[in-house]
Amino acid sequence: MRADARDNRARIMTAADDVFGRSPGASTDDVARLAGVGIATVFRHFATKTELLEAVLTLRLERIRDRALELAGSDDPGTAFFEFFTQVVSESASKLAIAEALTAAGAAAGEEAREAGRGMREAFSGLLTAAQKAGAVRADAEMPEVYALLIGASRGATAAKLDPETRDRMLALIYDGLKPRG
Amino acid sequence: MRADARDNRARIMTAADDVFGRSPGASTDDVARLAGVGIATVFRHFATKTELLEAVLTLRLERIRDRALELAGSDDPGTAFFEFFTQVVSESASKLAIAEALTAAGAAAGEEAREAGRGMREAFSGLLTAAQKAGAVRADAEMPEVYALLIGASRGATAAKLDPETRDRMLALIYDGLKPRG
DNA sequence: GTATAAACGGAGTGATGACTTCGAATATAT
DNA sequence: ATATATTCGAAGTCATCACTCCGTTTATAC
Repeated sequence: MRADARDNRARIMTAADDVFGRSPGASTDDVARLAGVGIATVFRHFATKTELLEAVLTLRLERIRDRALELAGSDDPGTAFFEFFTQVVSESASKLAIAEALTAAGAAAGEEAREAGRGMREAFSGLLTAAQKAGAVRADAEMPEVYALLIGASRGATAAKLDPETRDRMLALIYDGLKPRG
Repeated sequence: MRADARDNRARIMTAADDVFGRSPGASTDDVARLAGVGIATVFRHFATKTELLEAVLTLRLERIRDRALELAGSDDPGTAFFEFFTQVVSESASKLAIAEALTAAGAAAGEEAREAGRGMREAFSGLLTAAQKAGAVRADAEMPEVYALLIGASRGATAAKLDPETRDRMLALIYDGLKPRG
């Protein structure tokens, strides 16, 4: 692959991440314009708009998964779990599309993105069970509902455009529900 | 207003509520077809698609507000609060779809819908303070974060397509965080 | 430096969907 | 029953967007 082609591909990905992050309904032309390339170039690298969206989504999911895996090495599983949770939520609040990305991952996404979503959930599940073994999270909370909480908190924070203080107060309420009964 | 016109208007509203509740991206033609009227009739009653969406959204918000006001009369404020919360979350799927359609249509909610939303929030706030006075909800939880939880739970349940059991388990976690510390 | 294969951009194309127009149909007043 | 004012629906218009074609440019191998 020629050097300029690789450059352009990277620029398109970055632009798409930015544009679709701001408004999911944006057009392919918008992406091309921001990337500073012609529209044909976008379609040469990504055969369809869906393919482009999937590539961006996959990248985001993998980034989140990597952070989870990184935190999994921590020697304080409780802190690791809550820190990850908080980080995902606050990132989604600033970057409007992350919540939608999470949804799309579970729902009708292509194989690549679905795989990335699976990896992310697995990493999160690992954090959860470790935190439970350490006694930081109640043992009767299971993955499906805890994951639902994560998505819900993310989407809620984004949709309601919460300021950081309110967001933290909301998270504090959620965490109190997740901690073992005193 | 002629009788057939009023009839059609009602049929269009019902059809729109149904169609947009199912898929936010639906076209005006879809609505007309389900309502059994021509497309021009839809536009005669609602000048733009946005206007139609707003009418439907407003109706839904008012219905929720009425439910809250109804429960406000209860002599068990704690139960009333949690029952309302649960009900909103389980019914949220279609309401959110409509709200999403509205934002997708470009226009943020217009004055009418915004007013309905305000009324709904006020009614919810009343339920909350009553439940707190009755000792069923911790006193240090304030409206913004509790409302954020409501939105988050709704959006999360919808986005993750939770089955009822998981949804209830998620709500149980949230409610544990909202109850006074044991 | 030149050849050539690869990549580029911008002007199309076709489909879709919001909205309009206008002649046909129908409810109500007389 | 008839007049007429109002409503109806099907066939348009126009803008937008995903995607393609093709002549031009540019990186790299020799």
